Amino acid sequence: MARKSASGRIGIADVAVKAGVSHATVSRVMNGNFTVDPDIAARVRAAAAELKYQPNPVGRSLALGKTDTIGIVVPDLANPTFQAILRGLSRAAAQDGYRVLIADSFEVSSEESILAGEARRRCDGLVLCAPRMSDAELEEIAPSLHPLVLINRTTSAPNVPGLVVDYGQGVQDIAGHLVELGHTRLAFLAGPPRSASNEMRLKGLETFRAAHPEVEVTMLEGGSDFDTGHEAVDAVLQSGATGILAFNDLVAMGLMSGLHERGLDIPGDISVTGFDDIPFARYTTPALTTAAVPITELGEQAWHQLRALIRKEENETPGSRYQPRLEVRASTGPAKAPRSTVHG
Amino acid sequence: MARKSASGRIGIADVAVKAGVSHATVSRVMNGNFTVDPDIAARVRAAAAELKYQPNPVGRSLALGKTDTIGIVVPDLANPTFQAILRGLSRAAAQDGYRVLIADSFEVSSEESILAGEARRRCDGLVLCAPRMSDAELEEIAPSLHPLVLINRTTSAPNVPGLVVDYGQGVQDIAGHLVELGHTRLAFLAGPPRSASNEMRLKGLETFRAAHPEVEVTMLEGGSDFDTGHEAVDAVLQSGATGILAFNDLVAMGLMSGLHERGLDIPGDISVTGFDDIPFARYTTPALTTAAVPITELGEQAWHQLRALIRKEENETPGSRYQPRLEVRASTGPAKAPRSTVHG
DNA sequence: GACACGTGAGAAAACGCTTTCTCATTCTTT
DNA sequence: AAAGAATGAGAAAGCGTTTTCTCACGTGTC
Repeated sequence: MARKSASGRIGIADVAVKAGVSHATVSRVMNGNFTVDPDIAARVRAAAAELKYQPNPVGRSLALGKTDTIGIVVPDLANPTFQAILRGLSRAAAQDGYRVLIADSFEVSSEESILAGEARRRCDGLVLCAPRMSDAELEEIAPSLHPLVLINRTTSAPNVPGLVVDYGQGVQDIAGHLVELGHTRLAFLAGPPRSASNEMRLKGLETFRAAHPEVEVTMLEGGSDFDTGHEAVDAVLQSGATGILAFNDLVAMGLMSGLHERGLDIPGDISVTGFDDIPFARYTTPALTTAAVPITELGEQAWHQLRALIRKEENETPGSRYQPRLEVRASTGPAKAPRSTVHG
Repeated sequence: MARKSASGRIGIADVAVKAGVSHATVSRVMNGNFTVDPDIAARVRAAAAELKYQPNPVGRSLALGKTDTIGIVVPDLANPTFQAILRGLSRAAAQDGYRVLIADSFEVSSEESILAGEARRRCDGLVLCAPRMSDAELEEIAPSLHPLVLINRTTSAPNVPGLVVDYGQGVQDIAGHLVELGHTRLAFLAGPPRSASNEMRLKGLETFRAAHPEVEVTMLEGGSDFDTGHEAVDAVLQSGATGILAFNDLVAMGLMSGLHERGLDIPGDISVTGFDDIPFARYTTPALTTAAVPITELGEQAWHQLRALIRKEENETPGSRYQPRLEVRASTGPAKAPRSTVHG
């Protein structure tokens, strides 16, 4: 009879009893070890099937020293970028039989390293998206998190590949596109101050400024979401710029929404660009000119790098750099005759 | 000296040696058991801190019979609805110290029950979003998945709460709104054929039809994403309807995009409605009239229900029903003089 | 027909932790 | 001052697997 073990769940012991063999033999059969007599193996399999036995993964994990699970730490699960990374990661990992444990830090970066540590201990490896964590802290915790893959960051700790999007090049491409359209007054609606990707954008803009001294580039404070863009309308108009580089698509959409409310025409009066090319970018009105980042692929690659690390293929952990692709849509157009600043 | 255990990681044994006590005592201290002499406890804590000891969660899980992790099965991580559920679930669970393991079934419903079983075995409970799974299959696997919470479904298996959005009422509200605006010819752009939530919508429309025999309601085949909506333009126009109920916001956005391309004015020529009120719905042009579903809250409630089950508070597992709230925006307007069908 | 050898399965250890059981010590109590 | 109660820590038994170790049995060889 299906004798339940104490826990109430069917365990390897129950199968062993039913098949009249030892635990060890059941384990061997379940793991495809061929040093078992075919007759006995069949008996074991029959018993397992009849009892609907399913090995307990926790026991397995303890014995094998691996969990077949990886973790991902994201600062905000509501952000389409991290959703896309998660999606790519999850899909790729699933193909190799791995699952994904998520840890949302909700932007509280003080908790990030603790969270990362906890997640890591439950998993075989970790993907870390922590754009606001200081370099020092990152470098300090990185070794204890190995195998570890970084998104949009790098660190000097050894064997920690970083998958980074070349945001610097991306903003230069966008700025160049606006200049080609005749814009000479641009404004950058910046992202969160400490964000690593924001700093890359700023560096890119510096390079751009150096190459185009004739173009005026105003820096405006911002953030990373809809509301940020929406609230920035006044600042944008006051800047007198005719070409606006928003930190990302979300901000751009918020900004466009605000500009529409003011009765302005895009791109007639003002051109707006985003960054990321989230799925909705092509469906805004007007469709948003942006820099497309192969973000789902990034998640996929994160898994491949992590897998190499888990398998101890330590030969190469190069990290990689992704080039955004300029996606020209309807939100950018020729500059009108230069507008003057709203006041002064 | 920090004697490494065989595995290379610092274990309870290392701390025990360093503090000159037994494993048991270290465990007691780490778990806040107060039957330990304060001096010894301090010594243990010091040793643990110096060694940076962190208990291995797998060992802990095995001993305690719980993982402090819950699983969620979703059919498609790219769908904003499931992203929102995941977000609400993750946040609520995190507040109680639980983590979330995700299992994306990628719409292959044949794998869903296996996936669910695997996820469940690694976790203390499961949230299942499986809109296309047959009732029979669901009922069969439900007991083995307990503690289990269902999203947008119910089952007759005992103690399986289902959190369901009243899509039927929602479409009736939307249809009613369109009729008030003077529309007499409506079309429903349906969702995936076997989807549970689609069926709820269809039922709601039946009720509506019965109450409004004067209104013509055309049923059109569809799906659940952008492209579905975009591709449905011809069918929609051929139907001659002036008020379109799209399966959800995504479909509505795709449809609006397609209608714009045809040069039609929304809502001047045709009114379009969505469902769900995803974050982007208010930023489309025109802003989308839709039925708002408190979907993040649904994820949150899923955790609360699951938590009650995990804690064996089996007193009540009621499930709950959520009423969508009609959100009238700019994509719906008064019906023009009845249009005739494009052909015939 | 004995001896080495290979094969296959059980016993037991290991994984890292929690917790019960047990016992030595100290504190009460009369 | 002696007996009983209370306290605190170590030994050991789990939790459910995998895997090494060990040994019995059957086969092949000379």
